[in-house]
Amino acid sequence: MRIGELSRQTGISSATIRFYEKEGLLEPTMRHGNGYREYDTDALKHLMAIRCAKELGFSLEEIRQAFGLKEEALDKERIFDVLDKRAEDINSLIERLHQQQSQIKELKQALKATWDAGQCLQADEFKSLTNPT
Amino acid sequence: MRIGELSRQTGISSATIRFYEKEGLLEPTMRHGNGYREYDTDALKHLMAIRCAKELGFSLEEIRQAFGLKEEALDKERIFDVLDKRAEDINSLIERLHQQQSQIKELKQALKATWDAGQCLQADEFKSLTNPT
DNA sequence: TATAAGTTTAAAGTAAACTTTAAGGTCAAC
DNA sequence: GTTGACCTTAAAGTTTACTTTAAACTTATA
Repeated sequence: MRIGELSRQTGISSATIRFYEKEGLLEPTMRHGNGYREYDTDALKHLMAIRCAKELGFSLEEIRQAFGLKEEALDKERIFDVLDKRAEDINSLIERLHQQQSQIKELKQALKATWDAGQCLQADEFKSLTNPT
Repeated sequence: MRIGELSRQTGISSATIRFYEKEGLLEPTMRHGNGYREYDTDALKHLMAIRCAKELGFSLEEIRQAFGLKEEALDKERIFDVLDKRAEDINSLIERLHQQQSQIKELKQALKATWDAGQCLQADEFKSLTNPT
């Protein structure tokens, strides 16, 4: 598919997709003779993963490091390093996401307790139960 | 405590705390005669709740609406909805990341087999490696 | 053939969330 | 009484992440 179709299917503007490419986050599968970008379904999934991570508050820099593109020499020794580093990055990302899940769960419980007690929610009650100081 | 102490205890700069105040996110408990801001432990907890929400990817505008100072409806249902959606998004990203981990593992094994057979790594094999779906 | 819809690039513009700068006032200690 | 660490404000500057603009090229349809 071309950039317009990819834009339609993801809800991300063509300009933004080109911007992501400039920032090293994703590349078209190929270029047509006329210079048009061509994308396959892998690129579509990749772009959706980027959007997902972005919605969760990750910066483009963090996303680029976790699953962006990189020009690397086709060097046997370095390829395993790249793979291992990617696996490591994904692990720390997963760990951070699990922490966020716990935080959300705790926030919900704190909220529910307040609600059930028929009280007015105070902002400081949000964190006081999850992070005693 | 004054702004410097609050800054030290939260790791948020005095300039940022003043910025948050200007944006309607938090206010000092009182002002001294000399104009200095004075904060109590409630303000400290409030600021930590703001930081917590920020780490979860909420914008200052969302935070201001949820527990800012300007009197807006503190809609608990809406906060629950937002938290639930975020938890869902995090789950789908975690799932995606686990798939990437499996793929990396498979690719490593496949590549090792290729190298053990004394073959050369082809460019497209590397591309699928650096561009996981 | 020309009109429209889609694509290309580089570059300028925008909004959010700070961060820094400038010019000064406060206050305990030496 | 001056040094230095603290505080004040307004305003300008910075970074991130786009968004818009401008000028031009491609291709299908009328």
